Amino acid sequence: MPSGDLTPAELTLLGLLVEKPRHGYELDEVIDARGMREWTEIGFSSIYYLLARLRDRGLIAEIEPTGTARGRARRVYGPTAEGRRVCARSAEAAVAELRPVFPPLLIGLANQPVIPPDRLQAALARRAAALAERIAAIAAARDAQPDVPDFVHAIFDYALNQLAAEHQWLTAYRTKLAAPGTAPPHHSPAQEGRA
Amino acid sequence: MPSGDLTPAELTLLGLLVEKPRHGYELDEVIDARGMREWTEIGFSSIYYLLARLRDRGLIAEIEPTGTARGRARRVYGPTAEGRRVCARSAEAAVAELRPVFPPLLIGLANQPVIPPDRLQAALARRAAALAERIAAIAAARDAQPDVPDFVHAIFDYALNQLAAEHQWLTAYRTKLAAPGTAPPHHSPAQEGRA
DNA sequence: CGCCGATATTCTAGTACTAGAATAGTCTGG
DNA sequence: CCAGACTATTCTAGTACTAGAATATCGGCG
Repeated sequence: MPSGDLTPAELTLLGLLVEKPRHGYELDEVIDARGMREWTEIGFSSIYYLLARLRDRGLIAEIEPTGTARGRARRVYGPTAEGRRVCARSAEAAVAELRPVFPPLLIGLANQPVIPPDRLQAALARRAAALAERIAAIAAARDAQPDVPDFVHAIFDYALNQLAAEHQWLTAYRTKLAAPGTAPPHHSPAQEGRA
Repeated sequence: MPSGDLTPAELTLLGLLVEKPRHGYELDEVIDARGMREWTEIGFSSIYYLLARLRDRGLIAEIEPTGTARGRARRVYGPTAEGRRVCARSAEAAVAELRPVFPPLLIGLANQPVIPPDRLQAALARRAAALAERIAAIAAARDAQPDVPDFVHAIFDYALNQLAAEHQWLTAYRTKLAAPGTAPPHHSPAQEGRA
């Protein structure tokens, strides 16, 4: 990780702080409230860790706690001038940069021959079902977002688009596998390395 | 990582070894030769590390080096019976399991307001260009694969499908952003946390 | 022989991340 | 004024992964 660049997780938090200064716990709540767990890999346990890193890099700074805290005192962070600059630059780069696609599905597909054909069919069927379910869930979530800026819909739309495309591909592939002449090869257990 | 499950990287290597026993260096070559860097995250420096892990878990075992090696002696690994079982089970799971989609693009999109509108447009344009280029490259790679089993094409087709869908979405989104009434909000620098 | 280039593996020293437990303060009810 | 619930942060002890340098071995060539 070149030190000049932000990881996706760092950019997410920094962006949230540019929007409005917040404290760690609150970040976790916002991430949940906006359904961001769908497009973000941030777990609760990393938030403070990431915050510390951003702070050490001088991209965010602690702000004097305003008003009375309920419960333990909070550390409220806001972006520094440098933080704002880096956030804008990184967001721009994230939008432009293309990354390889490697979902586990591809790895599974690459290992088709070791899966008994009927089990492969079943697994693909389960995937299709999960996909349909998820598409419905995201579509619902998109319309249920109450107080988020409009452009957030674009994110849901993107996810929906990718999922829908996968569903199409899956359907076509399942049909192809089911076709008579096209039985895929299947490796039955053969020789093995000495234990 | 629950110890019963393989990471995508581990599954990839294990699958290659189930196909045919190989040594570390050879794995690297095969991954390259098949264009697997597109759908795999395995760097050269992790191969021996992963191999050691698989070996320690009893999924692969060293096989007596056959014939004469050129250069330093090789350690050739093949799958154990357990390894074959786990490979099949994991491949099946990988095919069925749906994972959240979170490419950096989404994070960038979530931070749209901090990007000056003209730069956002430019970044999206660069993405579109990169996408077109990549689609062409993968299409070419798919047809250029010489000695790989047929089902490998399915993998390229999947990648192509996702990329094409993204391209469509991108085009639509760019048009929408360019439309007159739809100027996105843009946060200009405001107050900042104390340095 | 002694060195080079190719092949192949191992080692060193990190970075990034994570789960979950521990801690700390503040508020409420009894 | 103390027990417990709630809010919030920090600490501990790991796992997974990576880059790149170091090492080992063989064959060939001058």
